[in-house]
Amino acid sequence: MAATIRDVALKAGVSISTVSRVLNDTCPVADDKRVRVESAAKELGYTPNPVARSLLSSETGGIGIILPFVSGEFFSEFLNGVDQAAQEQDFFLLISTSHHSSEDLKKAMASMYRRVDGLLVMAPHMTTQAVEALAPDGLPFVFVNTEVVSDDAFGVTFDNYGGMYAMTAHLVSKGHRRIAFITGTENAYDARERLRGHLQALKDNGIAPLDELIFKGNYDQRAGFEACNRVLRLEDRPTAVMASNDDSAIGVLSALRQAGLTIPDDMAVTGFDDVQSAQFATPPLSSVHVPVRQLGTAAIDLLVSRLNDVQRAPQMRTLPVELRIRGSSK
Amino acid sequence: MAATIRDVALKAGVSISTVSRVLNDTCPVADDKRVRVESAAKELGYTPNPVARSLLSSETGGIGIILPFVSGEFFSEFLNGVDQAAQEQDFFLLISTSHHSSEDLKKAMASMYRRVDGLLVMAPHMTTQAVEALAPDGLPFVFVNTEVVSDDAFGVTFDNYGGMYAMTAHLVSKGHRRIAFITGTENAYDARERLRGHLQALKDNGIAPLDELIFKGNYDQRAGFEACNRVLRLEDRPTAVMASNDDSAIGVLSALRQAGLTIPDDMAVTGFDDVQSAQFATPPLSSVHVPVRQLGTAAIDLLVSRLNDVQRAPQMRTLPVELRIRGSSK
DNA sequence: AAAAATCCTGAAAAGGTTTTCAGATATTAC
DNA sequence: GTAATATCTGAAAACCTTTTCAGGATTTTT
Repeated sequence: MAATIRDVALKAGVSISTVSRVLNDTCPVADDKRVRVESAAKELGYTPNPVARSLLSSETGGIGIILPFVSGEFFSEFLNGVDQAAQEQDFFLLISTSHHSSEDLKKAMASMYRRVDGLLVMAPHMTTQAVEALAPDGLPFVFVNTEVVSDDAFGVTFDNYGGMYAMTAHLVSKGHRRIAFITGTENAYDARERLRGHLQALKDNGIAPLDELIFKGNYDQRAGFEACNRVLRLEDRPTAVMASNDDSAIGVLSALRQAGLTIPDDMAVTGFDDVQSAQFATPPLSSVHVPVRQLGTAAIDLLVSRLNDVQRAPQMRTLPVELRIRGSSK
Repeated sequence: MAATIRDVALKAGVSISTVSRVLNDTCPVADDKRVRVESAAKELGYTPNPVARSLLSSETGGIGIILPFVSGEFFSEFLNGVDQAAQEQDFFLLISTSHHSSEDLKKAMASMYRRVDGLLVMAPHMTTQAVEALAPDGLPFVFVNTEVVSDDAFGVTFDNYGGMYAMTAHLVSKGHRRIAFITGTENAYDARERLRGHLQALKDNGIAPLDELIFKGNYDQRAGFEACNRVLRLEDRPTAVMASNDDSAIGVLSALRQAGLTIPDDMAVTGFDDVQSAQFATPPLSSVHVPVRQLGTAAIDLLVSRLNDVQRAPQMRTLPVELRIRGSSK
């Protein structure tokens, strides 16, 4: 059995209060007792039981992360940022993924209740309000990449709309007029925003958006591949395909190459996210660079600052994105 | 403040013991009290405090996952499997990544002590014994993809050696004699095993391994790209490049294409892992399929069975891999 | 030298649950 | 009708800390 504070007290010949005081350095203690306690603790290999601690303080030192799913490079990179920031701030991380229905989400949040001090939630299929309604109360939130409807939410997101707007404008400036667009996951906030940016850019450039040029996707490579094959069956073939993320775009590249088309001459292609694969695609993929890792660190930092200061004013932060034009759309 | 068991007892007009008995269905309770307790609990929205529970039982319902780093599709997929299995078994997940030094690892394990019931450790740079030596005792382990030295370890791995052996044999059977090999992360268990499989297959086919054909990599795309450029500077150019994983192989494809070579005619290329990107590379990448998701579920299942049965005999499980030959090496 | 202040220390309560123990009530057996 | 059993219930201990409270010892002030 692991040593308890009582064992240390016994060995050092002092009361448990004194042990606690020495270990937490919370009150002055006579030097001789201090050293006796310290050596006793060391000899016994004593570590305070975090469970007992948090029963008393009702703080846990943990942060929960709730994600809709994890796939591809985007999430690895995001988790990287989250974990780094959490370690720096001395929080441990609980993680739970694959929440699509609000039932799932509710269950996940309930299972984290009192095991964490706060929650990082990515719920692209819901609004911040809807999520908060499901949560056990008193649990502070920070939202990532989630639609905000109230004005008192904490969150970090990035400029989905502006990024796709800029990329569309780029293609138009290269002379493209007939542009196919492959959407992301249906009903997802970021996917909607990206589509909205695209459509607005078309309009602002005097191009009428056409339904027949919008193709359903779901952010993965296979979906991009299949959607692109549908694009190629159009009578009047577009000169460019915009995918809603890099994974889809890689599927698009694959389909185009199989069809014997050259990129970007026969067809320009663009992605979104700028994961590492975009740079090493053939040809290198034009994409919208998203600071994914920073998205993770910023979210943790915001949550921690909220935990440390209950008065902290709500903040919605939108990280800027950046066009990275490469060979696939030159 | 959230309701406690005392509030429920008060409201139902019974003792807290009775409430506990009703909620855990642990002893017979008179029907009238039972319904009173149930409705009181419901009205107050009572949920037992898991902290208080685990202080008493010293069980947490949690599993810790310790990873060296997370990057690329491999880890997303692995986490997917882990999370799914954990949810099915009603465990929550603590995660901690980026542990390279044993100091890091020790700290991570210490911070999980008593917050989890068991640990899933992926430590390709260490042996199972070395990890166990750093751990607070009494914490059950399951190792993933880690070198085993003792015969009482629990773990799941996959056939790194055999996969690369088979892939090398495949290339030899296609007539390749001069094959460049790009290694994975230095000193990592899986990287060493893959190299070993490659070298053994060469020997078994009467080909002498050459040092000049082994190039240092680290599993990422850029490393593959750069290593491939070094390959291309060889006077006597190889006819094939084997990368230690798919990410590196994608970097290789990119470098070869930039150099104007056609694949597989000028140069065959192979990967390892068979992540989704392998299928959608151009040309589609020959790879060794690893059941990554299953790796995650198998590890959790093994750990849970160990937690449920202290007598459980140690088990090292090696999942089979499978050659997937595609256009890059035909 | 007495009073006041300072410093250190231990006992005990608190946090929320589960479980043991023993008591009370109701039921069965003779 | 009494004794023995079965059934249900509550009080209290236990899990391991931190923190409050009050007491004792020492030092400082007058």
